[in-house]
Amino acid sequence: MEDEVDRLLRGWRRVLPDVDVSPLEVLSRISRLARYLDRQRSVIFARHDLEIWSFDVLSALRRAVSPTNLSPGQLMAQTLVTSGTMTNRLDRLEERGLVRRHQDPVDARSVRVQITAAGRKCVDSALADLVEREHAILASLNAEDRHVLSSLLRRVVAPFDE
Amino acid sequence: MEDEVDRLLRGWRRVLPDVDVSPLEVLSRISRLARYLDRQRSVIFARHDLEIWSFDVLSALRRAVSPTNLSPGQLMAQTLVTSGTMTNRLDRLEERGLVRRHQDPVDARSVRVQITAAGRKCVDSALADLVEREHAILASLNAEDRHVLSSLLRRVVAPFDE
DNA sequence: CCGCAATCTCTTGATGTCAAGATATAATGG
DNA sequence: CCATTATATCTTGACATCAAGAGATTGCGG
Repeated sequence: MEDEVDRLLRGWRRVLPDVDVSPLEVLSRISRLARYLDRQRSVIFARHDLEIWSFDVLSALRRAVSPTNLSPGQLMAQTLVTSGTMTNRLDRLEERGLVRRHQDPVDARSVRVQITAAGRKCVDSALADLVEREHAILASLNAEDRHVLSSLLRRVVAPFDE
Repeated sequence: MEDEVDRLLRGWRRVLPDVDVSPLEVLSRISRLARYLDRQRSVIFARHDLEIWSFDVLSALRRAVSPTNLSPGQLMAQTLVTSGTMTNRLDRLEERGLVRRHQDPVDARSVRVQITAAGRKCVDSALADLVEREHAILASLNAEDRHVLSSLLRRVVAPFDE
């Protein structure tokens, strides 16, 4: 079976035969697959009135150990966005009543973001829908394939996660 | 070794133990890695005065069989963007003298986009730099690991590529 | 040969994101 | 105790992207 990346590599090897493009064998597939996954997620989340970015924020809050223990800065670190972006996201989520901002009791510079009951309900149903769809995407791989795949990916990702 | 996705899954399993989040084991790593790769590419391409999107367009043209045989529509299909985006991209690349637009000789609705000598030089040096960096990113995997990884990825991606 | 749907590119308006800077508070060192 | 540096969030301006639609051309069916 041949995919777009096979065609892409054949193209490069024809016009630039001296360049070793083999890393693209792995990394172009990663990028392309991520793009397709984003599209799938957009469709799934739209059914719950969420965007990818709102799910990202709500799910980080949902997983937090303490229900009111995440600051905008911690959310920035987890979601890999800048401060301006996070301010904008929290403004919109707060307007919709999915999160609330409180003053931090010990540091007046900081803020505590809390997910509301409505936010929990929203993100929980979206997650259930998401994993069901993603399970289907991996249907062609058996349990061992999936384990091998995730282990190899972990080794590549880990250095970036520090 | 533990990465961010391991922590993420532990979080979900604590707050929602009834949901089978195992697909995220693979697919969250894909998405996170793609994000890191985009950042790496931004840095690499900046050294050649390119953005990720300009590299995408120029490399599609560079790999094209005939040097003047790609239309904006074909570029849209290869780069997965909309028509408005491609118009904008081609405008900017044309301003910088990296591509040229010609009328299609047989279809007056259509346009032929041609990469210039400057565009070729630019994209060729950026590619060499890119694959060198990406080779380093995969350094922890031996040849067989990389082959296993790319084969598994191909099986997951292929359905999306049709 | 003609009308109408399909195709191709470009335009428009809205949006999410980032980089850089502003503002306010905390912590550190003399 | 004060000055300096670091931290945390928000503001601003610019930009790439998309969705929807406009304008022009092609080609198919009658």
